[in-house]
Amino acid sequence: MQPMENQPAAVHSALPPIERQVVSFFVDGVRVLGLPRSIGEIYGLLFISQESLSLDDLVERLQISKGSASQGLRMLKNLGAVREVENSADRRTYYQPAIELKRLAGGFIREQIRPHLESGKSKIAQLNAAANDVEDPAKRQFIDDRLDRLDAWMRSGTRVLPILQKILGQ
Amino acid sequence: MQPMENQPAAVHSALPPIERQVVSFFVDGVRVLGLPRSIGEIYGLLFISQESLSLDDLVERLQISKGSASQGLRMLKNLGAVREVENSADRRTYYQPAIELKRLAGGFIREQIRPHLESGKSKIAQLNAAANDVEDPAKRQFIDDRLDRLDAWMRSGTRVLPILQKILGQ
DNA sequence: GACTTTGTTCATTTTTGTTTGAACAAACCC
DNA sequence: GGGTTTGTTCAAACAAAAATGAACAAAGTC
Repeated sequence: MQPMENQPAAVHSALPPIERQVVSFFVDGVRVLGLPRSIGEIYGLLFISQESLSLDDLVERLQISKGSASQGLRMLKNLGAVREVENSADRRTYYQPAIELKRLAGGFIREQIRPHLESGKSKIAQLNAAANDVEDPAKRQFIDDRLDRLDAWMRSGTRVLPILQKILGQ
Repeated sequence: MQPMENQPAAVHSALPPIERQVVSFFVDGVRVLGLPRSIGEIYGLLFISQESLSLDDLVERLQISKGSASQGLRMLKNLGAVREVENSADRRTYYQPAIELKRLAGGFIREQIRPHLESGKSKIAQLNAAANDVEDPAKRQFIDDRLDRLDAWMRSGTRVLPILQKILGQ
């Protein structure tokens, strides 16, 4: 048997059960949205923590690297899902979660959905240009029909976003 | 110089430009939805093809494996995004794309979104049970608040789906 | 009933995306 | 100015997801 080592202050401090379950809830949630696991872990822990947490708190409690925490927090800030809190007693930055669904959905739509809709529209424009080179009139007709349909899809998508935000903002 | 080989019928037949661009459009599209690239390739080629295509057609034109084509078609069938067409002259199965946005959105919501909302609700139920073990009344209060909020999010999500489908079905 | 065609399954390989951690920068402190 | 604390960046390691293709099953053909 090995001699007992003196323990360096809770190296493995596991997250308490509630916290663990909420984190896992958000990890699953963000996967559906196509975001990395660490985003769910960080947001989840902030969501269920009464006090704001610093980057170091997140690293320690979630057992993730500083790199992940830093990148994750940046993305969450860009999404408007967390906000920074200055703490006069301490030069660390502390973070709080945005908890209004409206805000979260708005950020996601702005950062993740709108850019794709935009680039989709410009690709359709390119396609319409390329369709001019099609010789066979029947094929040309068919392609134009399909491109029109794509365009209608995009317009539906654009139309639906503000309505979505409105409904989620209640 | 090598003797000329007799060419085995278009081994590398690249997709024509329009087809290529449409496929790439859908590859990007499905990535946003968190679906595999092959799904976008297959659906994209069907979408822009005037005739129905068989599994072998897809393998040959997209240069993907039979395995990918088979699995991709299965998922697309589950999503209601393609339908099978029997061809009397031939014992292969041929496929056509569903092109109404309503149908596509409906399938995606049913297969990909609803199941997650359901499992989310059941996880919240578990969390509410676990919250009973929290001793500290202030903490208990806080956790209950947050769980209530999660529940409200889920209800908003459930509420928004039929409205989404309605708007996209126009 | 042997042979061919069509399509599926699933263990392995490949690709893609995420996390890590060491190096660095910035700001503060004494 | 040297030392410390806080946070960022990015190349490399790693993990997760997707694609491949060989083996197989089912059904048809002669």
